[in-house]
Amino acid sequence: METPMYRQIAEDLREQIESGDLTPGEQLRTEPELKEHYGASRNTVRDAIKWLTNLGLVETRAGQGTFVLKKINPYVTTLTADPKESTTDSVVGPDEGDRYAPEVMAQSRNPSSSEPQVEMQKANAMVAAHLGVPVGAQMVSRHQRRFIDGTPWSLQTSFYPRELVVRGAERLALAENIPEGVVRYLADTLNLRQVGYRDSIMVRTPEAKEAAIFNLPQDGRIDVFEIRRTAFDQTGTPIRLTVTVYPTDRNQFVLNVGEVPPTAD
Amino acid sequence: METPMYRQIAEDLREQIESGDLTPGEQLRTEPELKEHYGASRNTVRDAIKWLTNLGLVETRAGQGTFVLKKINPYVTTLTADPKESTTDSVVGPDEGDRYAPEVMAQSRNPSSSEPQVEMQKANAMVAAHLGVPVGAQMVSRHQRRFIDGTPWSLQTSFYPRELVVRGAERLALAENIPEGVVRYLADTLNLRQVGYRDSIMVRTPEAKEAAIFNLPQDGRIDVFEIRRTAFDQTGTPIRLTVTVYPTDRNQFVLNVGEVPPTAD
DNA sequence: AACGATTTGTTCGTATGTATC
DNA sequence: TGATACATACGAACAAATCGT
Repeated sequence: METPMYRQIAEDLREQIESGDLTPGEQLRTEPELKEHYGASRNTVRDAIKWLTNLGLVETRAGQGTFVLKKINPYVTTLTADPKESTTDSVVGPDEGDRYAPEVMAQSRNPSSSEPQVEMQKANAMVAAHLGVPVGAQMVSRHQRRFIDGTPWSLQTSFYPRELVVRGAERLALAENIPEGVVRYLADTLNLRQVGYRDSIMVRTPEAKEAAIFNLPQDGRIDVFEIRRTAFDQTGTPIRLTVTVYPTDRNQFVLNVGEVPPTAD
Repeated sequence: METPMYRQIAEDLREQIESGDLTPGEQLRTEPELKEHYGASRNTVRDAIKWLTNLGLVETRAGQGTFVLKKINPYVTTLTADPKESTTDSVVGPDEGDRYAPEVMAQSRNPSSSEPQVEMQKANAMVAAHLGVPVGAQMVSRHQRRFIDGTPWSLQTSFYPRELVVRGAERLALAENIPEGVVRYLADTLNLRQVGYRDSIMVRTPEAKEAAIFNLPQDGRIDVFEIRRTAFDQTGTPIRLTVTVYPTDRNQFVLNVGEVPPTAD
């Protein structure tokens, strides 16, 4: 047996999709029809459809049928600071605090975000490694969900050493927004200036909870970006770790290095 | 029927894996054994295993069994330029040309790369949009495969307007390496200085050919990063588009903005 | 090199459940 | 409510890959 039959059927359907013979959003023939057409059993047809599903080409809906997936218009997030927005004193990422809102609106989309959920936590190994604190150190975690046009877009959790609160940044520990942004707030209250940050970008399978929030299929078909931003003050000390999770199917990222002309679009 | 049986079986196995009861690399019980243990049919057991496979937790090997996946030690690529390496004249990404080799070796790994495959091509819509040239414009494409410790790591294709060759950068069109790096070469021959670049990062399902090169499963279980770098000269004109593809399961990316202390590790 | 035992992969048939219109 | 669609589950048989003898 050279190529299994379900792969041949999948390949045939794939070509119909990629050639544009089947257009995005269009419904495929039903399983009984395909079974008839290819002279295979229904289970074999289903195996072919499952294959296409894993490739991200089609989607099945119980009671309705199988449909060619539409490509999502991705939302673009810039990871590097806008030179015009940064001073020699501080460097602020464009997607930080409430500062992401202008970029969202610039793409003709409508941003919103949940109230921050603030907790006291002990640093786990990951947080400890990024912030250079011992495992178990007391941290303030601030968690927020962001939406674009009503659909869940990102989950963000920031970790700050609790020491910052003790030293006077008390609003960090309150479950309310800091409208001017945390970077500004820390500069004003503690003279802690964020002079740079390091982002680490990776991809992983979403946890069940994340999949539920983002309305992703539970089977791990769609992955998420995890971006960890470690921010540093003027002494080179890490002051913050922000972990943000974005579904890979509707997001992309941009970074600018050196002199770069503004985007045409 | 609340939760389907195959999901319950998958959940039970998942807990065994995440609790460390089943350790990475360890073999699961065989399908007949699981069938016996859970009192389900073999097909139902197989559905459970398929679910775990999609979640990236296990891997099946024909004739051998099902195994808990080991986490791969990811390879880290820096996307921003090292300030010490950049002059006011030109900005060079750390992963460009042969310059990626030092970073690879710094992680105690052994880099190698294939001879470049050079072609004359017409610009497709994607290339045209990034470089601001008309669709169908004549381009030089230079394609290369890179390996780390012998395993395929990235596929890179750069597009240059053929005009650059006409103006004197003849080595661009030759199927041989440019050891000093293309950025340097273009600066020397045409006084074209790369003063900045823009990277765009997205994730997609690999094409069949890419999956074969990277030894990824053909079923789209593992996605790839696609990073598009548009480089600009001192007049703000795009001079190059480089598209690099990396498997998401063994790569991560880092970018530094502002003043950032060197990594401890 | 050959063979058999074991393990997963493919394909069929069938029945019933659940979602949608 | 009925008809139609996909989802779940069982049983069975053979194919193909792997490993040890």
